[in-house]
Amino acid sequence: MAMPETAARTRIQEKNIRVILDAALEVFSGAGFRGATLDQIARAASLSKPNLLYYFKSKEAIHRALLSELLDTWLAPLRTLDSGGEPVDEIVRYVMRKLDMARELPRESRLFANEIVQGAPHIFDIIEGPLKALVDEKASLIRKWTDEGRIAEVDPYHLIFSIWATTQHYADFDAQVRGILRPEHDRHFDDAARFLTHLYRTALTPD
Amino acid sequence: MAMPETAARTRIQEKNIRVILDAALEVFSGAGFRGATLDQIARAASLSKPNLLYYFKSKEAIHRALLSELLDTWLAPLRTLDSGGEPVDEIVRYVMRKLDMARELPRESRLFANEIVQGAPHIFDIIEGPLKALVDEKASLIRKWTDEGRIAEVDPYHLIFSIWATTQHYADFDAQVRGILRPEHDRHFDDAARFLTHLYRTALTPD
DNA sequence: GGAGAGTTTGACCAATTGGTCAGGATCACG
DNA sequence: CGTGATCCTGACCAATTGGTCAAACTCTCC
Repeated sequence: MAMPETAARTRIQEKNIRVILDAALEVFSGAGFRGATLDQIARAASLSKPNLLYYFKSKEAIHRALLSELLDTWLAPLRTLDSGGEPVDEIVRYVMRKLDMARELPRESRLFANEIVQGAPHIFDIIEGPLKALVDEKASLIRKWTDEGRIAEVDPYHLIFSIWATTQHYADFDAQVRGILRPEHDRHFDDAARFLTHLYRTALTPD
Repeated sequence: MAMPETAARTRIQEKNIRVILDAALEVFSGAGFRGATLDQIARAASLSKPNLLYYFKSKEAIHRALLSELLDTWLAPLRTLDSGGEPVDEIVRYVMRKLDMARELPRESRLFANEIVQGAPHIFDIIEGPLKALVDEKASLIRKWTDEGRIAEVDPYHLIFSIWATTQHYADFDAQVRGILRPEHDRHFDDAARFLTHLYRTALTPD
């Protein structure tokens, strides 16, 4: 009845699990957990609903698998923030990487946005745990840079929040951005890159 | 059967409509349109479900009434951006007003955030219409300031987007902010104000 | 204090939703 | 090529959901 939990995966399992998670990303990111239905996911995956439930035992299980599959990808840019190199350049490079992700993985961004806006019911433990640990670590690094006078004196936590906010905005609030910047809707990522580079470079360069 | 559409409102209508919209704000902002149920709203309003539908003829009607009631409040700060006064101060003041709103009206912020993240299905016409018009107007004002050399050369649209993003972040992604800044969770708005003041003041002050 | 407007409710309904199940189809492999 | 494991489906189910309706209750105002 249910999929066997043996170690190795069949070719068919490999393919269908991938198809299901991609369909789930499409649907969950556009409607949130509660707004998404198994029928929608099944249709997007071109599978029958009972067949979905053969691979994942519940809607929650699909959601959980999706989030945990994407978490590493999503946090990778922050992990690469490194103590080597010029601090201002390092931070601006991080901003650019995050902006690239908003352009290339908007569904992933909206998946997390939906989850957090609604109180992060399924991932609050991740936020309080591994995410907080990672942010604490990088905040210390930034604090060291401010203490050494290599970047302007700013609160490292709020710096990180502002970078998340400004970059993910282009994925999460895409509908609003497009509604306002109607005509040339593809160059606007370049304009955003220029603006954010100026914003952070001038604000972080020590006097 | 349905509430009479006479011009004047009864004392009872006045009160119950207010109670319903407040309950709806609570529920919609926490769960999004699709995630919210009439039962939840009815419970939050301490009314029976059929009684809700006596005052509003559908779930959509409640949502619509709520959005249109809140729209003016929500856009008020941008409207006050004025050509009088020192440009940098004027923009920083706008940032502070938006940050105050994120602190004092987080439910309203999340209501719009939920709506936009999911593609703005109910308000896309407002975004393309009145909102775009207002933003275009204020973008012209900012452009004038950059042309006159009174603030640094930045793209006015992306400046506005970044202000929305950084300030609303504290309401919309509150769950994440709280998860990461665990201990002193009330002073963090002051820290945010200090950070954002520095960010925009240094980035906008002309060389 | 009574009549008509305005308000509230319990019972009900059809559609949707997440999930189950028995059995049939298909695949891998000796 | 057959047999056991894997894969897939139609039929079904209970719970939830948005919404209706007739009847009862309550308020207002003459």
